Amino acid sequence: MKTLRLNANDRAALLGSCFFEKLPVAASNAIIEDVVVSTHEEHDILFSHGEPLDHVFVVLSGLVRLYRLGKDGREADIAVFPRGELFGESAMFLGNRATANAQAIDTTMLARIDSRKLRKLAEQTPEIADALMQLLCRHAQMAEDCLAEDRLLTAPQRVASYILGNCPDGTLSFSFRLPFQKNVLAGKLGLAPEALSRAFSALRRSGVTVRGRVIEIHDRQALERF
Amino acid sequence: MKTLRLNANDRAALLGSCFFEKLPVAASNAIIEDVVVSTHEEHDILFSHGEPLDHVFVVLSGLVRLYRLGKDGREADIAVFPRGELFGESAMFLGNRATANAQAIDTTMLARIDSRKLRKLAEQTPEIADALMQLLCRHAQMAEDCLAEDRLLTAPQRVASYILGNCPDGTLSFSFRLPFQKNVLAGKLGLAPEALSRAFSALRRSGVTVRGRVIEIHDRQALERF
DNA sequence: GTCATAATTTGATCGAGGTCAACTCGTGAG
DNA sequence: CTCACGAGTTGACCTCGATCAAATTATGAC
Repeated sequence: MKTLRLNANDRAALLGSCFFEKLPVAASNAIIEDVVVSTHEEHDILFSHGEPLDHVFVVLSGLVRLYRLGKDGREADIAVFPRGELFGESAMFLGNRATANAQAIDTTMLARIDSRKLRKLAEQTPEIADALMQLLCRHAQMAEDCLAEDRLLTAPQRVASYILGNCPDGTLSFSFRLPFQKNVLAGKLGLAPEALSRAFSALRRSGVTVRGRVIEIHDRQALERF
Repeated sequence: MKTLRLNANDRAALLGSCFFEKLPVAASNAIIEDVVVSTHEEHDILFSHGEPLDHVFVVLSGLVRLYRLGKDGREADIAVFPRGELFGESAMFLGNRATANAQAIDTTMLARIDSRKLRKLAEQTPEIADALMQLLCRHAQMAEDCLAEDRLLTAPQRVASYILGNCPDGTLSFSFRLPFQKNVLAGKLGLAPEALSRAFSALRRSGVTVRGRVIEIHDRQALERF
């Protein structure tokens, strides 16, 4: 891991991210003031469950996986964060200890925000507090969505749901590129890679074509009914 | 559903709850000011997914279940809230629409807090914002814990984990009473009632005795190893 | 292009847990 | 006391998805 100062490019990435975009400029600048940037290789561990943690992170580029470990060493993904996402915020409110493990899935650049400082700023600036609350809510929702999907849907249905989540509302047919390896998607959906593969081939019958990372949908309706 | 004003008794229950206990008195009073109380019978629906919702709730007595519906009508529990818990807060930050269904599991009394007002107070009072953020974090953690347990543990292991979560740290043997029907516990753990029953009988071999709602643990270690 | 390696798919097998049906038990109404 | 009902348990069966092994297809290094 190498750490650097924030350059103009990173700065733009940071300010364009979902957390910052709605904040007043002054508030953003206050937060960003002494942010540092760290770079990580694929597979690098960013932090481990239970470890002291006094930053929150924003993904400037690359991809980060949040997961828990079972007693037997098996891993369960909690979330995957693409460019622009803020993560690690729960430690800030729960004793400054990581509540999960985080790993770079790819060559990744992170902005590190001092969590004590962010918390202090949130106290002084209602807009920041509000943005944080919205973020926390979104993350809670993501986890609840996952939980409900795990419990209610079969593997092909979860994959269909994921695809539809990436498909704009109006269209009937549509195509997009997976933002990561199938490997990672499998983890995110709580499936073994083999199960994901089989799910895709089950969906082929409902008009889904998979060529490498490119997914094509020919009949949105059929997918919704699945 | 009948609605009433807050009496002295309710007031005490409310102020003793986890959300309020750390707040300064002035802040609590401001929030409570025009709270109303509603009473509900077992099985009453409190709100439904997607419905407009402009209150947050505190359980004064009874029990509330938060769940999502599958396309086929099956239900997946997200959380169960006992007396003293605040819930329904995510609607406040996500367009004032319920993000799940809520049902009384028992005869239940709720305090209803106007969410617009609470949000406004949070803007003016850092302590309230902070308490809200902690609450949101805790709820996010609960969901993530559930998700990880669902993915990493078998049914008997999840039950063991639940029991251990109700068992003080030091003790070797211990006994407690389930705060609700096994039915409800099964839902909370994402199990069919039959599976819960079988899980209990699997744990019998590790020193767990079940008589009605009373659970007895004779060997904490064995349970942890399970 | 050619090879080595990693990613993905396919096949075969197995176990966890859901579902349905039957049975037991405890509890409250009368 | 007796009955009826609902909660909980047990048995039988079956489906989904995990796992292991093997085949196949990218992908990058050279």
